[in-house]
Amino acid sequence: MAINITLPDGSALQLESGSTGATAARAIGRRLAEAAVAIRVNGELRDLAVVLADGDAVEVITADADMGRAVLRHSAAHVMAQAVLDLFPGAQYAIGPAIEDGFYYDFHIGRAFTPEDLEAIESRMAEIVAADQPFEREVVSTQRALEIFADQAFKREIIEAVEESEGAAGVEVSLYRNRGFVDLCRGPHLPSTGRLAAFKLLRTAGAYWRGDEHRPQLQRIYGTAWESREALDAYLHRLEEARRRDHRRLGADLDLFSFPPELGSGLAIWHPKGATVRGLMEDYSRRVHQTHGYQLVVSPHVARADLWQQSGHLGFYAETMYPLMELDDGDRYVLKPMNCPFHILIFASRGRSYRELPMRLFELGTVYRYERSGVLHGLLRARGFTQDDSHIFCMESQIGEELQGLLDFSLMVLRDFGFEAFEADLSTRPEKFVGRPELWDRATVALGEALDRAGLAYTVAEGEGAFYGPKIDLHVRDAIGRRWQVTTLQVDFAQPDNFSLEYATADNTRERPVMIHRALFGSVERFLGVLLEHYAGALPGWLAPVQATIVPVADRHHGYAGEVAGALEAAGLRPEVDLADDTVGEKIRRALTHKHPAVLVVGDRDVAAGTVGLRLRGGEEARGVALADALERLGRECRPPR
RNA sequence: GCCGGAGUAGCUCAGGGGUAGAGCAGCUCACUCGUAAUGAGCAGGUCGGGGGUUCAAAUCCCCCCUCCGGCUCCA
Repeated sequence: MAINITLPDGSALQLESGSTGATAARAIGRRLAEAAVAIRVNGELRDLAVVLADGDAVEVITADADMGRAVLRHSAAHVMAQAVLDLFPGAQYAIGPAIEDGFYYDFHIGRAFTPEDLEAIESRMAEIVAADQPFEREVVSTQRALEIFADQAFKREIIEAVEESEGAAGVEVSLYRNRGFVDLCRGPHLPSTGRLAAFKLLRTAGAYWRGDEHRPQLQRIYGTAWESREALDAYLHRLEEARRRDHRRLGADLDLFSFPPELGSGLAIWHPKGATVRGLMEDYSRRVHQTHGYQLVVSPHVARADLWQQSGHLGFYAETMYPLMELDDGDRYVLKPMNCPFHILIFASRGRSYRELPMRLFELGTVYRYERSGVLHGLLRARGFTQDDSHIFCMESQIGEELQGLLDFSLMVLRDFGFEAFEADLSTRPEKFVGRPELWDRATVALGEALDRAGLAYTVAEGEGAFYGPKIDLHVRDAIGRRWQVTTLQVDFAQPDNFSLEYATADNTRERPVMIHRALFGSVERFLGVLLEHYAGALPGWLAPVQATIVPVADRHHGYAGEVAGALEAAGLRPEVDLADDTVGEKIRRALTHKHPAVLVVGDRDVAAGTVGLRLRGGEEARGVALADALERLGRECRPPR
């Protein structure tokens, strides 16, 4: 008896009846069989040991494919759990999935793991890998599974959840066994532990069971696994590269900002160079908003508690707000965590006509949020930060067009700062919500259409929206492929109600406007942090705090260096003259390590000829460049995007 | 907030019961130099803060603060 299977290229392959995925891989090629870790049968990822049926569409998955790596990492998680159970008898094990770039497993051993524990676990894992134990799949009833995991409370909870979701007891679950170790698991897995070529345990962390902070905290071990030693090394190198780009380190090295403990957690002070950069970002932001239909507004940092009561913040957001300030006369004030109530008050300050809509108010508004101490992370998560915040008041009928325009505007801004790859999340109506469902649906559809028309890939986060409206989050990919959330476009059906906002229609009736919140950078601080990591500190010319260092070869060239600096300044550039008592090489090195875009060396020949030695970022170097040419060239390098 | 790790000179780090060390940065002097580190000298720290143990604490113990890695939360 023979069966026929189809391969991804459409070709057919005849195999003996009873053939497995592994057989199929071998039939296609020896090297493929060696690299194979799993197989996709009719779209479903399965073990290589799966028995194929006549007519199956089959795709062999290798270890260097994303799906293959996930299998590899999942198996690595099993091996790690096996090692932990070997070394810590009585350990409880919870869940251990593959994640981006690695895997983790959560355990309860009655204490935390130490670095020595990790080494021991890693050694034990190496032994298990060397033993090349086969992974064997087994399907059992949930009753049987509950017996097998009688002393594993977390596993029992998972099994019970399976029964519940299936609506009946007695359904089946799959297990994977390899020599003495058994885990509840959907699979698939590697054929055997010996296929784990390269792995490393990275760190431990506390993690709540089921991600719920009211439930027990488990000990999580993170690890990474790759298809080869080379791939693992490349990954570890990538981690090192990420560390090198850490904006907190760059902020100190480049003298941009600092977080002195005296100030308080999560609060930055901006040194002259850092203030220059953020000033440039803010100038750009104000400029493009003014030329794209926005009106600039300004609001104070504190406001009466009553305002925050009316906006609902004291009800829903109080935890994240700095505590109330009580004044002598009993009046209570709050430091602002958001700008929206102020913009609403501006809208409400007089009667509004449909002719004024959409009304787009923009502010670089500094807000303060009392974030939980454990979440703070440099500029990326601070307690005081400045939002490039806008609130748009429009008619229901304008939502679609407005969102489209907003998205285009957002992408223009992000591209201006050098980002090229974008991804979006569309968060839809949650179970608890305010507003009319059909309005929600229309807005959600409008958000989706805007994304489609902009050609943006997006994932729908079903039910993840805030109770007051759907939203789009935009993410950028940085130079080393990391994903950062920046822009948020949030539709709001609640605030106009809270403040009874209205406008006069063409028929002279009153209608309630819809509000859209949006921040493009997210926050100026956060966005600058992302930029620093993206550019590894080497900001584009127009954002560099110092655009050119002028290096006099000897003391007698100081005068001419000053003249050159004057010429640059007159051309609107930001030069710095290095008058230090150091060699030329040392001054060059200093300028380069400070990531300045250009170095201008001036010596005897330049003084005589009115030239400079021009060295640009990226290694381009020329001697005897006429000052006018150098100015022209620098002007080009440092021109703002608009 | 929770779990773990760490705080020694401006930065990176060594020292681990017997009155504090290096490199870089800083300052001074010499050198006046053509594209990634010139040399010498000087100065710099109640070892994060408080309490305790001890004849003696940077070192051991307790509490607090800050930072780092996660969890949860989020711009």
